[in-house]
Amino acid sequence: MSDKKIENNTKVPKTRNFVHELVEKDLMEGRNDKRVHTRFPPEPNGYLHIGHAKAICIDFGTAEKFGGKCNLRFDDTNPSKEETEYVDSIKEDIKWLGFDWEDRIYFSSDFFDKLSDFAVKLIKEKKAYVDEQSAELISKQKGSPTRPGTDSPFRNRPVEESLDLFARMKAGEFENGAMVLRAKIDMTSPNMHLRDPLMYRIMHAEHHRTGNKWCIYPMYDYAHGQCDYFEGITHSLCTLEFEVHRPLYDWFANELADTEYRPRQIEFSRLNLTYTMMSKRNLLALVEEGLVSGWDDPRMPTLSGMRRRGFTAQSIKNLVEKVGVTKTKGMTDFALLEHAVREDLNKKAQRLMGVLNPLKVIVTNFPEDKVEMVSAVNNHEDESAGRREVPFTHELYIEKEDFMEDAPKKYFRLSVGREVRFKYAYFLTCTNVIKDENGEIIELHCTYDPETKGGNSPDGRKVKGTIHWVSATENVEAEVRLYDRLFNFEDPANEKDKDFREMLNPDSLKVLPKCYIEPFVTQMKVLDHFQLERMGYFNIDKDTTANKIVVNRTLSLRDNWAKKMGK
RNA sequence: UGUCCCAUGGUGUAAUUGGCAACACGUCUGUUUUUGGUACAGAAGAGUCUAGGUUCGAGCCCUAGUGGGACAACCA
Repeated sequence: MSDKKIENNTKVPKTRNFVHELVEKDLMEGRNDKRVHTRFPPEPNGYLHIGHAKAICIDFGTAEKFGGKCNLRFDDTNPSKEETEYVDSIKEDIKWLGFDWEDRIYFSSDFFDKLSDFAVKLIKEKKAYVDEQSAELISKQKGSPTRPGTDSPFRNRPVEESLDLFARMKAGEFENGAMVLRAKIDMTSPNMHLRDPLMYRIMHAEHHRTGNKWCIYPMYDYAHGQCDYFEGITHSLCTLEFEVHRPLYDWFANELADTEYRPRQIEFSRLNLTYTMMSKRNLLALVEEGLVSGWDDPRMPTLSGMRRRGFTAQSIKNLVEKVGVTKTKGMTDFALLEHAVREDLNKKAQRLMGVLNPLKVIVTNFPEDKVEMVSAVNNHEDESAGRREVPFTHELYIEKEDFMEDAPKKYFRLSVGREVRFKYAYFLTCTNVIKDENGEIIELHCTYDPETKGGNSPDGRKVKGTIHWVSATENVEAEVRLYDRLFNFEDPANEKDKDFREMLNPDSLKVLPKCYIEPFVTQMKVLDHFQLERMGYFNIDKDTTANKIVVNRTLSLRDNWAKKMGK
């Protein structure tokens, strides 16, 4: 009753995309008993990256939208590249993103027997044959996209022969590459994938799940669609490069099906991010060559890297939502991701004060042995986060860049003779600059106004600037790691004549070994997010030990001042 | 000498065929501010790749062209 009213009066912008429209149409037409069942099918040969996150959101999200289910399926048909380590990391990353496959976890290898049986059926129907030619010859006979292929001499061999050879392939009688099983379709098709595609190859290799049980393994085109079928998938969502595979997908499905049910492949465009390289091959090389510290290096576009860096699962999901689902190839600005992260963290992050590039300040009129606690707000965006106490002492640290000797009048920070607010504490005025023999500033002398405790003056006096600070005696030392883009090129994958190693940004990691953070930071656990006021969002790195805190800067705050100065 | 896919501000997307195009990011102004953050207010920026066609009317439909992309792994 009132529900309808709400529906009519509130404009809830439905997030609809072309995939949803196609699914809706299928539902209206009553296809597949009006079921919606999707799957996320990673190959366990690497860590998931932000591009996979898009697919995960679309696969699980589409199912959720239509009250359906989404399976997790490991597409493990090539034992030479796949490992259990990857299976584990993939599961962890999907969970972290907040999706749940419940008990529906599958492996293509679960279906090896069924796949093999179905292959035998196709042989018997004269729709598949064993080809004993070399890979080179087969490839040559396939022709080119503009020239038709020619038939293999084995194409029309007797069924019995193929049956026998396939059985012996399976039994391990032949060496790798000795022969393959091919589907008999059309060597002159304008679609290369229909020119008698390979279904099985011989590969004597240990599989991470089936061990040495098999020495023939199904190819992607043969395995994928059939696994979709076995799992009851209705909508097989994948990226654009599989578009040309769809006729083959449908061909196999029609051969296998004995009911009206048909899975359907729908393709969408991948996610590309500026200054980011998404190819698994190159990511693997970065890891193996030690160009980064591992798959979870905070500069990596992997989900584990981004998680370690401090990006939140919510922000990644929000990014995917903002980017949308289309078939147009695009390049998403990294700034959109940054915005999503800041938007999320701004609401959630505990505020702390910390100094990255310390400059000592002596408060000459503050007692040397006194520790005065001042009250600070934990999160201005969240009243319920409460307040905490921060120690103020005779010696403090401020940020080097918060002091300037000959400051322009638009500079709102500390300078000789100027008064600024030390956030949550007092107004301080700089009286003296102490330099070493090289003229380097090593220390500032300031006086504080005891009347301004908390950061306001009873006489209504205003100050233009507010800066953060940390006690030089009551603090926690930390190593802070600052990150910048890993690549210097906006679209590294598109620089065909450059090796990706040449495109690496030499300044992508900057380590500040000695930073000072207020004592409250000790309450933070690994991966906990916080904001160092004015300096950005940070989290605790897993390299943290009992006697050394290591902190990552996830992202700086937006900085209009720096922008202005940069001009 | 092929088949298929795509084409809307800088970027990513939106627009039951019918009010010379909306939103987000980014950019720029201003207001507020104990973060030069946030929030708020506002501005600039496209006439929808091109040419035809259908229509009273086209970003949406049709045709051709142009540009970009995918396809010739015993990878997925």
